Amino acid sequence: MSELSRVHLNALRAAEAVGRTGSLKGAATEIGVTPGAISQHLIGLERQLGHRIFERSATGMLPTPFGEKFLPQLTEGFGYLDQALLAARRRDESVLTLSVAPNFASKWLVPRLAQFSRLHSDIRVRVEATTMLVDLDASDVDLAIRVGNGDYPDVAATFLAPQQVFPVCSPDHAKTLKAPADLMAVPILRDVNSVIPWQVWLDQFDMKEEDLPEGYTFSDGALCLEAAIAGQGVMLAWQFLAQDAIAAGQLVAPFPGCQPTGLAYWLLRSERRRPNAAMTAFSKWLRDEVASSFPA
Amino acid sequence: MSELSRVHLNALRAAEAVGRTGSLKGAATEIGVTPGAISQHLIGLERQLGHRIFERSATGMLPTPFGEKFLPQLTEGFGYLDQALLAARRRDESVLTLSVAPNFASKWLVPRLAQFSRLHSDIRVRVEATTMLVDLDASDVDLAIRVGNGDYPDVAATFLAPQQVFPVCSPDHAKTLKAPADLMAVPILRDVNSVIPWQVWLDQFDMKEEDLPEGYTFSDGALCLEAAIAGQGVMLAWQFLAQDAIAAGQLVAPFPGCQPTGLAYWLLRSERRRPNAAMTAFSKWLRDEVASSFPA
DNA sequence: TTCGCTCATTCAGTTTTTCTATACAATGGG
DNA sequence: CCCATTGTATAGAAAAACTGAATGAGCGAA
Repeated sequence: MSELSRVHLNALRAAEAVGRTGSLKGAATEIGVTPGAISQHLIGLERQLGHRIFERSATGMLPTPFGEKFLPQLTEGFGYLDQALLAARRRDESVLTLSVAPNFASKWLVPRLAQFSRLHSDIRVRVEATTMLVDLDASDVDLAIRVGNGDYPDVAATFLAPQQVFPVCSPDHAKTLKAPADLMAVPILRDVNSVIPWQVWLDQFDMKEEDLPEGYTFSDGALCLEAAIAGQGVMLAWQFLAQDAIAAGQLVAPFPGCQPTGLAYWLLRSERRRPNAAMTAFSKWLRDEVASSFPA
Repeated sequence: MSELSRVHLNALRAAEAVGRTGSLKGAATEIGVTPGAISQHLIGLERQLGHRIFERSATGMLPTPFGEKFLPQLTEGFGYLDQALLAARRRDESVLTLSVAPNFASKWLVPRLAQFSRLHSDIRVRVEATTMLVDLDASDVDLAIRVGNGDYPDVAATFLAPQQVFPVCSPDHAKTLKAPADLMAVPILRDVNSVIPWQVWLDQFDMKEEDLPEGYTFSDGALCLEAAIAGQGVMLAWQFLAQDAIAAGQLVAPFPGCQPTGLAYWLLRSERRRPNAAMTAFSKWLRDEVASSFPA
């Protein structure tokens, strides 16, 4: 591709458009600049090539014999590029790509997706479970669900629900837990990677995290949850993680009330892309689902 | 070609080069910029397309599934453009294109070209006889021969000979011309388009152009020459125009001595193009030919 | 593991390119 | 003959591209 370095690509494009439309004005309109700009490109290109490409006349630009051979090749080449871009732009509207945290996906979203698919059988959903928030502009993710403080620059964020935490354990364990102070007597399940320390919940009872007993430590909230279900201790859970296990009777929340963490769940989409039908449908379904899960 | 307006062509080229070389550094080297520049192009392009094209790793850039489909099309498209430029650049080295004034061509150059062709039978010469000096960078003219003061910006100019003027007439007429004052008694042939007035030659004899007799007026020096040969008067000729007619005995210069016009003949070529073998051969032949025509 | 290496990315500042706006020149049709 | 249209020239403004240095992330060897 060495030859390409010797000319300006935009000048090639200008020449191609002039050749096809037959005039500077036509090319200028197509490319979206003034005829003067096209003229300059053309003159520069002819100088760099050492060939006249067009014969000038008052009625328009007529290709020289050299131009006759040169221009069709440009048209061919730019045609390929245009096709490539066309294909790239044509997203598959029937596929909705979601980016969510792995635990949110497995413990809350995926069990409910079947219902969404019943309502919208034409939309194929693809879930990308990743820890990091992807770049909604650069990736092909349509929507993301994330926990945060709502400060997402250049992203359209819709509030879903406040994040709240509360202890959960197996029904057996719950029998021994009448008051928060009883936590001192049971194994505590800890998630080392959690951003929410027990202290957030303990504060309301003037308790200290250091005073809590030992217990198992896991690298992941889902593992904590499994341990809690298995009756191995008490974990600090949040609503989306524990909701289904509680509904199924596998877990109970021994103490009433939830503690807000100050963070919230947000539905995110690119500010620069217009939502398509699938995105709109999912947004609506999700908000309804959240609302019925956690009535205000 | 509407899609092409939505992205930067240079970014496409950067992506193509990265896809082919597998790394920013490789692409940067090929295009001749820093890796940082390529990186920025790539990020911008991915944002504009809404697709990741490459998976980043410490070892290099690996195309995503989307990139796998996208990049080959770019390579194809740019390949066409590169081919077009390659063909454009490959001038036909066996053809030497000269741009000269029509009279210089017909009266001096063309009669001598046969000799050049005998010496260089592999070089096909094409003579473009035009009045205007063409743009040596933009046209496919290899060499030009022009009269001027040597001030040719951005052009490599080689001095050939000073331009000199002198009266010529048929041998019959010459018999009546013993001294410059005798001009007052013969018809004067004038070239209305000539840039060299009679006055230039008359000055040395303190004569005035207005005092010269009437005679025929022509729109071209070659027509004057024909009239002079036909014995219709005296014309103010210059060496390249009259040389062959004088050598053939058709014309004579009744007065000894030539008058410099202040201008000269120059061999011109583009400063930006390296001369090829044909150009070099012609330059040498031309200078020899001029030297033997007008020994210093 | 820790160091050193190679990558890619980011950022601010600068250079280069590109574009616009305007005036001008040439041409051909009404 | 005039007028509309088209290409060209130029200067200044806007946008893009590029650099160079700092940063961070992954990999392999000591």
